[in-house]
Amino acid sequence: MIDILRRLNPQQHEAVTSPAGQILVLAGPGSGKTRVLTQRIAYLIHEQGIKPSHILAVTFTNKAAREMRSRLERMLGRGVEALWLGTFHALCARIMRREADLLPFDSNFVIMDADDQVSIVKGILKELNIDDKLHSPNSVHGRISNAKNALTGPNEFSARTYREEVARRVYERYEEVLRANNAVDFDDLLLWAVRLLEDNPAIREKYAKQFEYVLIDEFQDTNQAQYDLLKHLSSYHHNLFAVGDEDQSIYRWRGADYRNVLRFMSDFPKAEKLLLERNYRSTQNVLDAAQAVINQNRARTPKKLFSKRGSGPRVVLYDAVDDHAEAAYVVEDILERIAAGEKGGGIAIMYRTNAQSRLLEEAFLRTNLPYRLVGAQRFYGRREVKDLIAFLRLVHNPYDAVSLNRIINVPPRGIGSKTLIDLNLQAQENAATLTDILLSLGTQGQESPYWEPFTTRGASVLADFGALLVNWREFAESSSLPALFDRILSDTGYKDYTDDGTEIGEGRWENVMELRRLAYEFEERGLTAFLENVALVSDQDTLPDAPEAPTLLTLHAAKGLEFTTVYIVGLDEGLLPHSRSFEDPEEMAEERRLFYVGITRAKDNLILVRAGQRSTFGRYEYTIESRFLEDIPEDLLRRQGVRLGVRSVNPLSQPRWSPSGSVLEESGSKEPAEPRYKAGMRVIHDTWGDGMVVETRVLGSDETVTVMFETVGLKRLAASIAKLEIVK
DNA sequence: GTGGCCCCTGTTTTT
DNA sequence: CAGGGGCCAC
Repeated sequence: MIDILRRLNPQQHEAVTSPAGQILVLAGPGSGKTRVLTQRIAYLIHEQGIKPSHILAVTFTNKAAREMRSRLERMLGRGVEALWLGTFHALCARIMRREADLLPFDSNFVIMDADDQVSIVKGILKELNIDDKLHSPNSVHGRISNAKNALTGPNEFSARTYREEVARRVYERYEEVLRANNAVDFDDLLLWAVRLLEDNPAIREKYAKQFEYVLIDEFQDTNQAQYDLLKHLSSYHHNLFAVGDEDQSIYRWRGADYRNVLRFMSDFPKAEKLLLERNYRSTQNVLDAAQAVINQNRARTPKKLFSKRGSGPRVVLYDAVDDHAEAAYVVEDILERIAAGEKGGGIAIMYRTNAQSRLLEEAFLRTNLPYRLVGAQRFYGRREVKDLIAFLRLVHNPYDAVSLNRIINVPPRGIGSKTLIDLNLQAQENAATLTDILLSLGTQGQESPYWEPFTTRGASVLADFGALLVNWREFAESSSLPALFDRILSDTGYKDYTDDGTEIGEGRWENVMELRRLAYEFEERGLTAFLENVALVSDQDTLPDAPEAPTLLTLHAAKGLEFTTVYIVGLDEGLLPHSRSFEDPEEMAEERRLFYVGITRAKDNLILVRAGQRSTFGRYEYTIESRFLEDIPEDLLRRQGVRLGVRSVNPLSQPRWSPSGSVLEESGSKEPAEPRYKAGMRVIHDTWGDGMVVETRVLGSDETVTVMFETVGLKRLAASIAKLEIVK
């Protein structure tokens, strides 16, 4: 085994070897915080003789947990299976399955994914006769989720407005539905774990006694429930080691509160605070740019990032004509880098929204350059994948009505809306669940008390499906997961259903086969583990360890990673910062942190890219340069690309794709226009309604008008295209 | 009961 | 532009 403390700088060394107690390590990007965490665990086990089973370490992603475990095993030269290491959600699920006796569900509960959660809310809105236009399922669910993360139950839910009252009523019912389905949602994993520990002192003590040392990574992104969990789990030995960086807190919308970092110090007055400022990752230019961006935020612990890697190349700022040119530029630039010997695997392209990946993917496909897209959603969100998972979930937990509803008529087996209404009616009249009726029909057929009320046809199709379910459940008792998977495929004729011979159909079937491969991986661990894994995978978890090809990922997914070359695209107002953050300074500060996280992923090269116009909803609109770019000192930058003034032609008729922006020659020759608008003027736009002119500029033969609209915020328009009516 | 067509709406981020 | 829901014809 290698020397654990080798190659640590004095600050890192101090953190790794800190004595027992509460330690807060504030670590800038690239300062080796994951390393500190890993080595501290190794130190505790090897030097302090702590049993691995007495250590609890919480990471942000499953992937981070996996990597940490294998690194530890390499360092210590032995397995550390007993070490409690994983994400909050995975650890909570583990504790809850063990202690299910004390909870209002069985130990084989299912975990509802985001889609399931919203569709449950949607169903409840319908049931309660609430207009889902006024109260969108998404926003109602968001309120419920926020409440849960703040440990607020439906009874304590404040309902001062009608909107909140609606949310409260849905919340109440939502909980009933989950219980009836023997299900929990993501937030429940945390919520019920906290309740379990709070309501059962003996259980709390059991775990708190076990965990002599508790360690947590990415502490700035913990929410109330997670914070409480940490306090409970460390309430006996009081050894809590937290590592984090306020500047990298990017999950506020999920209830995370970077002020937990401050709370830590006030809750544990004897806590020791350590700072890691030496950056081992980036060049000084990258760090200076990052620093310039983040310094605009208040309420943070000032840190001075420094690097000994030299200043490095300047940050490139590329101004593309439009979003197609943006993607084309990025891919061409990457081709050049690769031709010059750079490794594709060290390159990443980051963006604010997933939708932005599409044009980039298309550009990659055109050049035949391979790429990697990070995103679990891409696979697990597929209809065919969700279908198969629903079958498996139903076998695992037949009371999972969400899954049942999903696949009761998939592939079509004659159970249409009429039969479903009858089925629901029967369930209601007999105070039974749909599953009870199906299983009864499936085992007893015509002898079943439920046979009579249905039409003959209805009863028989339901009985057939019930019989399938019964058989699968029996089969699952004695057979392996892959066998069950194949049995379901053949019993349902799923291949014929998905694979219609078209390319798309084949793609769908390939996805099914990919899931099947995954099922094989879980042959030993079984169905429960498989489903839990499927429910808890994150986007980051899908990132290959050593990708050969450039990686496309969201800024959120980039947290904790590093690349030689980083492109951040879409540096336009409305995208980064996202328009949803315009009204709330807290949200704006978070957008800034998100940008900061992106910048600090870069080791050597940072390329910032924006597009002068961009299609949203299929329509082209002019964009305004991101406000964050103004914060980066000019002497760190190298500006490239085409500054698009304004063209007097319809942007829709422009060529879509052009190599490095040779398009723009056409302005200039026409005579300048007279300005018609001026700042302060009130105007009306066909689509966006009332607005006020903020700025106007004459460029070439046209005039660019920047207008603040009441409905959609800032827009930049070409006067010749947008019909702006002036209000006196 | 199913499948196809048309209209509408809506884009953050994800454990 | 695209995915979902509603409506209509078989």
